[in-house]
Amino acid sequence: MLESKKKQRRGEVTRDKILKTALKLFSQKGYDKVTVDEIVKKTGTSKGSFYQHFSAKSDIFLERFTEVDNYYLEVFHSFPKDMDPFEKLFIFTQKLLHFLEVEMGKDLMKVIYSSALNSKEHTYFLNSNRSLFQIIFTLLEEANDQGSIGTDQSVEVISTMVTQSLMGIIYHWGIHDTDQSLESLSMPLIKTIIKGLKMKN
Amino acid sequence: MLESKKKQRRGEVTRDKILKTALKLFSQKGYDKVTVDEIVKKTGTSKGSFYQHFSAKSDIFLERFTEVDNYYLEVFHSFPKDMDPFEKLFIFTQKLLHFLEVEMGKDLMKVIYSSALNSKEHTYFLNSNRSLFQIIFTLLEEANDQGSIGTDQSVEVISTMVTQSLMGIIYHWGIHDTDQSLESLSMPLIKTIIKGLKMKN
DNA sequence: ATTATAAACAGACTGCAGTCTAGTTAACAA
DNA sequence: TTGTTAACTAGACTGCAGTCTGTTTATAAT
Repeated sequence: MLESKKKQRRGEVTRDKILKTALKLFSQKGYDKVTVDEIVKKTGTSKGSFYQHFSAKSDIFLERFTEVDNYYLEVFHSFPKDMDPFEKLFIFTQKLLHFLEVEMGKDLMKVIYSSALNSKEHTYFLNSNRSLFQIIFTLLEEANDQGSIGTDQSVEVISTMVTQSLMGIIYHWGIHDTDQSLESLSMPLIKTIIKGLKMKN
Repeated sequence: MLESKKKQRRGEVTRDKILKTALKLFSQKGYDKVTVDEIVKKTGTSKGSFYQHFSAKSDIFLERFTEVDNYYLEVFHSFPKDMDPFEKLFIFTQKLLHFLEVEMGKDLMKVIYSSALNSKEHTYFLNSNRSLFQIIFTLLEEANDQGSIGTDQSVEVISTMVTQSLMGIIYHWGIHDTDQSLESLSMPLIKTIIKGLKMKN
């Protein structure tokens, strides 16, 4: 591919090889059946290199998770101006959950959710949540401006509610063995909340 | 203490010493600052004993978590017959969350939530969820029988929604550093869901 | 050219949860 | 009593993530 950039840090190549190899192995055998030693051996590198480029084994999943942000924004911007904000919110959550299930997969999501509980830095997941939070916030603010929200809670508080729900839906799906899609598992709750929010008094 | 029971398996004593010591250490230094080796050393026992009585380090927390079930039932049975089912549900969730925060603590809850994601056996948490689910189910069934539920979803599905929400609230609280109580963090969502459930159409 | 410096890399090493093997003790059975 | 069995205990060992201590290589500075 178009190289000859300028310096072409050789490290990027290594990093990339590790990433690709690891992801392939994870998808073949499952995250915790793969060891870092196996990854570096298959890649022809070393632990030193691995930890030069990633700060933990789970970082590789965190890396993939990066795509989520772009997807969020893409969906967010795809809505027609005049669409009902609650409909936007509903569709947004459905697409989001579909994306997480199909593109990320349960194994990855479990690792993300688990590492957020265990590490104290887990920069990425929390950041990502922050940007998710902001999109939700924006949508709800819009709904609020149109007077569609029948409660006196702040938009901030309502956004938190929606975030909590999404996390609960994903977590619940993560710990249960089920064939139902994440989307279909989420619908009742999301719909109920939206109903509850619309309701006056 | 009144011994001289009959056989008094000596193992029970060891198990108990380990449990007490471990819990004390956990509360002093935090779960992951304490090693199993430290526990057994302080207890004057051995790894062999530890794993004879517990199948993992996190089992010690799982053990404490057992109390939750009793508390669930206690609260559940404490309600006057004629109380509104939704009010029961609301109070139930609030007491439950209060209990988890105050009696169990965030450290413990994080371990529980994390180990449910990682192990494949985690018998207890899922069991406990099942009994939580059943209480919720019973309350919602009661509401449904009284015609207070304005949706055509099955009680099963609605119970799942409530469970998802509770998990989301707890998980969200687990990964965020906040001074707000779990109860107060939960209120908006729980109230909104109840509102959404009551609403006709 | 020569040296300085910092990224990239190698792999030995550490820390810790959990396993395994072998030994000990307590109960009961013959 | 002696043998049998099974719970209990000990602690050495394994597996694996993550660290540490170099060594190599590229680039920039003199």
